[in-house]
Amino acid sequence: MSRKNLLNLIQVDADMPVKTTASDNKLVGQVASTMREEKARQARADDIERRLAEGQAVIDLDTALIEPSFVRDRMPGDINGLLASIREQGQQVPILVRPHPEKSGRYQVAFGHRRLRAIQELGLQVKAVIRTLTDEELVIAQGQENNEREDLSYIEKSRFAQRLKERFPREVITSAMSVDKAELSRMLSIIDSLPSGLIDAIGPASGIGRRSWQELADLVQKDANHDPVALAQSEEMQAMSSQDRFKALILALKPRRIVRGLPEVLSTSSGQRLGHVKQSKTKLEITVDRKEAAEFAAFLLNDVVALFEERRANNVQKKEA
DNA sequence: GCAGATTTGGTCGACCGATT
DNA sequence: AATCGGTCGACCAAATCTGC
Repeated sequence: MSRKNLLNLIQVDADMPVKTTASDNKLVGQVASTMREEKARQARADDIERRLAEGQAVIDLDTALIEPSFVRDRMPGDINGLLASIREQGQQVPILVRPHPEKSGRYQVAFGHRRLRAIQELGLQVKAVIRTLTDEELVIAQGQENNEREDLSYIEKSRFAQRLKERFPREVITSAMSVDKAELSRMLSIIDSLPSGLIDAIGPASGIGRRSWQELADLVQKDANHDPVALAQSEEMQAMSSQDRFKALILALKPRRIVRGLPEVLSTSSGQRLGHVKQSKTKLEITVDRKEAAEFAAFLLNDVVALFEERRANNVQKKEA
């Protein structure tokens, strides 16, 4: 985009004679107001051009002029921390934008989407660096920022890779994301084998890596008895953190198997973890996690003897009958 | 059939939380 | 503090796929 086209200005001759009816007065007022606005915009545009020419990298931009990157990377998340930080200390790090390739006078974010969102909410002007970038350079900048921050979860990175795949060859994606071709292949395969709605329902699941997502993908493909999307969307699971929801889902989909001597996770049908069961030839050990099920632990402790006696009494009655 | 691209299976060291 | 087990990302190599 030519910076000459930064703003499309309406040329109005201020000396043009005008009639002075009431409605026309209103119109004149509107035109004058528009002219003032346009002059102000022209002044801002000139200022931007001047500062760019002077090599001043960081400028203040109206957030309304900025659009997100054409490739989304992050799932919607909490920006309260960022909001508080910007409110207290101002915007410390500028965002990177490029002139919008199709819309004159507008910009597109290469990185800094969360900062932009926070600043929009605060109603402030955003500090930005403007660079002319090709599509490839934009996604590489976006990918490099994500890697530096290291706070995109595995599944967010995988989805970012999948979105890049729609437009770019693999070498661009591996370069943008700093992953090797094997890793990229696995990321794409995992995204392809999981229903999109399931990933949305689980959320970013930070701390959950490739092996765990691969395990989930395998379970989802093998399991015809459960609806994993409905499970993940259940009220009980939605009350959990994204990471816990992921773990609960794995537990719910895993086939139950009682193997002697090996601990078995004790969980509810929806996947809530209660504790462990351990069996051997001579004994059965049930461990209840008090953090997860304090009331159930207290119930067991109080009533297990009564349960045993009740059971024994029932068996005696059956034998006598 | 061949070469290059992609997928898959496996290993490695680093890291983290739980346990001793 | 030391140890252990589980999980992570990164990497390598072999198998498989794809286009010519």
